Amino acid sequence: MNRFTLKPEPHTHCSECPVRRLAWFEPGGNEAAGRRERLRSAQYVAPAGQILFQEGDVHRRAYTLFEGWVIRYKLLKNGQRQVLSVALPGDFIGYRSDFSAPMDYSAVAATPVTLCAFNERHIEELMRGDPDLTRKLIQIQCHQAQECRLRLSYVGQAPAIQRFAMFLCELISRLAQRGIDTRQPIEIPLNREDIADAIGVTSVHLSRISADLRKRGIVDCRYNRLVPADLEALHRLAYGDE
Amino acid sequence: MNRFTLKPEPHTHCSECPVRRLAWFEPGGNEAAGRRERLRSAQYVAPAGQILFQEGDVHRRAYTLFEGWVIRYKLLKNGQRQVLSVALPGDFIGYRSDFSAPMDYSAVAATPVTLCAFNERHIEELMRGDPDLTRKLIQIQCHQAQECRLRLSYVGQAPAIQRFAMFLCELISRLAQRGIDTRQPIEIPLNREDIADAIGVTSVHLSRISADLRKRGIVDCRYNRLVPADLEALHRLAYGDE
DNA sequence: CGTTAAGTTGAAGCGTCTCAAGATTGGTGG
DNA sequence: CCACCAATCTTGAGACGCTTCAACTTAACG
Repeated sequence: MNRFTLKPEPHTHCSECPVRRLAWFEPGGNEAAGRRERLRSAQYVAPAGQILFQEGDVHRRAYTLFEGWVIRYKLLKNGQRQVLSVALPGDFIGYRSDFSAPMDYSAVAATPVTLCAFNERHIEELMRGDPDLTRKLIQIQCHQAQECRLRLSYVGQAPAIQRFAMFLCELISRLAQRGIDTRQPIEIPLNREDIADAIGVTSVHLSRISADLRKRGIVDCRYNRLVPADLEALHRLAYGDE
Repeated sequence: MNRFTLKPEPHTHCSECPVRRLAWFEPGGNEAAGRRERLRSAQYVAPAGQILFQEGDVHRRAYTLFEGWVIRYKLLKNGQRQVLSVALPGDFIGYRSDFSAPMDYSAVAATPVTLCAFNERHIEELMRGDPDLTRKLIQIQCHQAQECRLRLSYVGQAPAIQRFAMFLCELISRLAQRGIDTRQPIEIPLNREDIADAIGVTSVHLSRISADLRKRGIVDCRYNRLVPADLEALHRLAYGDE
């Protein structure tokens, strides 16, 4: 049963959207956003664990994640999962230049989520009349590609502990962008396996690494909670040239 | 000394370009290409080994690779290199939505190369007047992002031998697109270390894997030459669900 | 044909995985 | 409010894949 359903009224308004500054509709002011809202196809809600779309689907919509966390991933033939990225509010998910082609990855809600949907036709119409939106879309795509290159480089080349540190640094900086105080403990709706699949290790090994970081007084990341102790040390571990 | 120099006359014409069907200028016919050529900033040539741009550079140009092979890579602080992709003729390199931001990766010529350059201003002008080019650029970016996701997934999750098989399959299919007979031996201007850095293993270990594939009668990839023996078996090893 | 760079092979060590047992957490009902 | 349960996480021990270092081989080139 699909519990990925239309959001009950009232829908939120783009002109008052708290994450718009991070999202596709960022260009222009509240007035432009209000005008564009007409071409936002619908808002959807889904519970935690709901698969939003799957690799291989022909899924003719893209989404701005309005609220909650979404995991984007690929499954290999051997059953292994690579988490490609963790999407946070404001992120644009599922866009492709050719919506008649199947999705090349899957997405699952890590928390209950609210999504603003844009279907193929509406995206075309939005871009046709609005060079700012076209430019912003290209910018979003470039940024996502850059993040993917960064992840590829550390998953390919760094030892597991450094990968974990890089993963956490990236997450922390993206949470900070969204106004969260990253010096305080933070609820993280990702389990060991989610993070392990993102950095390309087993959850068992991640446990050991995590214990190591905790004993070194850097971060305590356990049971869906991230307690930062020494963010400078974490950053040094991730990007440092020692 | 920088030996990355303007190509001596005569320049090639976009209207007669053999790789245009794979490139940014694909949309429209020869006539459109001829018109657009005015905004191709210049053609450049560089010898094998020449660095085209480096991570951190503010490099206000993008290139269509006209001839030769280019390696795109990132260096980690610890000195390790992740090869992000191998660019072949027709591929678009170095584009960013914001040319005032530094490059997030580097590029080096693997062979002598010829590049068609587009500077920031010309790209803007090309896109302003030409929705087809804008659409094609988005398509290229989406495709590159998709390839990056695929690589991330196999570098993160597959054992070394499968990664190597996937790398070879991808390369072979892209060469086939360019009209090369991939049932015959092929010259590959990549050394052990280039391939090893692409799939995230050491060149020593890649040697062992490569020897294994050779002994199993699948491919013989040594000394810059790829001799395919059983492409079906290679494909099964890469993507098979056994 | 000799020189040099690149690739191959062997042996030993380390990092990560696997399997399995035990601990911690959050949720549920008594 | 506490006891219990299931899911998740942690920890230990042994195995395996990959790395490192070093010696040897092959290919490319003058």
